[in-house]
Amino acid sequence: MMELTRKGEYAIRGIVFLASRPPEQVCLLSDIAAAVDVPPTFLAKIFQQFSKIGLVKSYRGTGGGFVLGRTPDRITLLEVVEAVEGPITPNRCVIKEGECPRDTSCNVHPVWVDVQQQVRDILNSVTLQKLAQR
Amino acid sequence: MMELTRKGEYAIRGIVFLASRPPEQVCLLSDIAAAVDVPPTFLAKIFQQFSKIGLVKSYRGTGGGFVLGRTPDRITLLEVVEAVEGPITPNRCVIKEGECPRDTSCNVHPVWVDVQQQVRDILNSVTLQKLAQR
DNA sequence: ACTAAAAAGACATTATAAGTCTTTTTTATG
DNA sequence: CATAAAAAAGACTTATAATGTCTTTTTAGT
Repeated sequence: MMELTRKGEYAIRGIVFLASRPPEQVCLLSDIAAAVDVPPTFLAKIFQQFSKIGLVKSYRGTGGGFVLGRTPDRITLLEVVEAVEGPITPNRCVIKEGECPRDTSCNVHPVWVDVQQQVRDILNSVTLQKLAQR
Repeated sequence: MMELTRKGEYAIRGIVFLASRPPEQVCLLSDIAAAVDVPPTFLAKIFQQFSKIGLVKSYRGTGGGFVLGRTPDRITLLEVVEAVEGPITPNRCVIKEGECPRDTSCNVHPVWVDVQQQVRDILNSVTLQKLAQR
């Protein structure tokens, strides 16, 4: 359980690759896809999501492609993962206060809150810079 | 992401309810299902899994039903969750050493190992006794 | 104008989750 | 021993989400 989807795995591979390139070099999606062994059309969707929230910058047309939206030391694994997988929610009940009817009486709830917190903390402490270094 | 399935949620509800009952009281599956608001046929499957690994003991025939397989202070949330959801694996690559080809070169791998460890630790520290108390 | 690229949207396929139904086995009891 | 009550087992269905493709549109450089 608690498994990252392939989309998430691909997303990480793709953006880590981008982070490992020289800073201002514009990369073709097709090149990234080939390098990290991901279906190009699928990776395109992923990078569109990245682009919308500024994790990457995209340039269209001839000579276009992608570069990181920020320096790799200022992008965390948490951001990358949540960008494509949505928020870390070990259980539905942690999404919003008072969501589940069992609510106050439920002793399990705080456990999920704890899990969520820990996982977020770990992923948030890892930057693309760290992941891109060899 | 990292979300418990409904099956997992049902599993917890069911066995926590059982843990909240007087120790030697045999409970009907139908009663448990009604109490925790889960489709009885679905809960039956879940309790069959519990039974196989000894988390609960089942009695068939007239007067049959379920009781906990051990005292509630010796059953952890981790066991319950893994019983129905399988092992906690934030990513495929943590399942077995040398599984993924990127392996040694992959800087992300240790992060998943860390996540797995932390989540398991949290769930393992919570007993049914704690969850069943009001 | 033409070409190269990403963006957008619709679509197709596959896998997993969620749930049901029927039959079989076990066991207590009249 | 016959019956009824219960769980076990297996086959099946349906719904939802993951995974991926294809086509068209927009944008930008030459």
